[in-house]
Formats: sequence, structure tokens, C-alpha cells
Amino acid sequence: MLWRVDPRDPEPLYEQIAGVVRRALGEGTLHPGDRLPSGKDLATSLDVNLHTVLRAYQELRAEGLIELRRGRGAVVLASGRGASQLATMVDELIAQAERLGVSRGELVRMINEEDTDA
Amino acid sequence: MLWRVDPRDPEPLYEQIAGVVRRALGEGTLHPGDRLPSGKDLATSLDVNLHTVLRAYQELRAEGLIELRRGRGAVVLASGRGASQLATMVDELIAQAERLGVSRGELVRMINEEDTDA
DNA sequence: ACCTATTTGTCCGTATGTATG
DNA sequence: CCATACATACGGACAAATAGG
Repeated sequence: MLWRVDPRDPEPLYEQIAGVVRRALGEGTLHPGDRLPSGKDLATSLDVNLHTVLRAYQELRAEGLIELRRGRGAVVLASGRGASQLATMVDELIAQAERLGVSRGELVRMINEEDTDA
Repeated sequence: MLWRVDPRDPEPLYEQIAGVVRRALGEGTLHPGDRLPSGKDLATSLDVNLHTVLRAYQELRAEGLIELRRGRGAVVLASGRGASQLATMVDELIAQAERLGVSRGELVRMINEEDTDA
């Protein structure tokens, strides 16, 4: 994997690494079931610390993009799982909005007005 | 704060620390606006590493229980689940949707098609 | 069943950077 | 300018789960 990170970039290294993986997923370079490099291997190849890679992997796991287990490594999850997570998040959002007396129309307006360019 | 953690407990130290704070919130020992001890202070008093405390704090932040900022420390947020938390949920939903390549239009459609039972 | 290597998980320590007050 | 406090990154050590011989 010819991935790169830049220590001078203000963006944290672990975010850069997570970003590289996300991009590979988006571009179709990585597919569900594919195994990511071991933390040690990727750390060596990127010339960063093992912990920095593992932190990136754990972030990707929190996002539901990969599975991460001891002794086994990191495996790309099926995109369908991500979609179901999205549905769960939508459910929770609607439930919370209803508790607060916020209508769906207002919810939709919040979504359309949010500026999330990050 | 007479908090304790047990190194022999199989539960990770940072989870124990997060648990102590959660419990204090539930019992009403901590109130919105209260400031948590600095990472350094709590680490010293618990006899654990600074990172271990900060990791616990970051987990609590991810749960929306506290605010955590450089130079300022950790402050308990309004537990009443206010409108600001709804905005946070919207942000996270949009972020997740973008990662999955789901447009806002599709997001809106998901919301409008969801049943109201819950 | 055993042993070993691999791989992530946790924790510690240190150093440096950045935002806040 | 200076002290405080969290953020990132490095490194090392050991534990625990997994896979393979």
C-alpha cells in the first residue's frame, strides 16, 4: 500500500491515516472482507509509531467501517452494516426530537441548514 | 473527591474512571457546570497515569456528558439532553452519512419514511 | 493438547505542541 | 509573558485473544 502521511500537516497523523483508509474505501481500492495491514507493518511503512496507527484503526472501528480484534487484525466491514447503523442513528434522532417536541419538518430543516464542511 | 480505582479489576482503568464520573452524575454528586479535576490532579490522586484519566474524559465527552477543552479542563454538561445535543446528533448523523456516501436528500427521505411508532 | 508467533489492548513514561486564562 | 490543561506522538512493557504448526 503506497500510503503517505505528512508530519508537518496540522491534521493529526492518526486522522491522516484514518482518512487514507476512508478514501481507499470510497475509491473502491478496499473492499468488504479485505484485511488492513497490521499496525506494526503500517507503522513501519509510514514511519510512525504503532500506537498512532492503532488509534486510527480504533477510530475507524468506532465509525463502523472496520472490525478490529486482537490477534486477528483489521477487516473491512460490509457497507450494508454501515447503512443499518445509519438507520439506527436516524431512529435515535427522531426519538430524541420527539421527546423534545421537535417536528420532523424542523429536523429536516436542521439537516439542510447544517454546515458540515470539515 | 474520594474516588477509587482497582488495578486488579479486569475492567480497564479508564473505564473505571469514566464509570465513577457517570455514577457521580447519576447520584447527583456532580451537577451541570461543575468542573472535573484536572487530568494531572486526578491522575495523582488515583495513582494512575495522566493519559489514563484523559482517555476516560475523552470517552465521557464522546458520550456527550462533559465538555473538554485545552487549557480549560472538563466541565459537566447539562444532562437534560437539550436542543444542543440534538444538534450534535444531527452533526454526527450527517458526518456518518457523508462517510457512507449518503446524500442529505437521502437522509431526509429516510427521516420522512420512518414510522412514528417507537 | 501444546507451543509459538502475531496482533491488538492497556498502561506507563516522556516530550512537545496548542488553546485558555 | 506565563502558568495551566488538554492533544498528539513517541517509546517501552506486558497482557490477552487469535491463528497456525
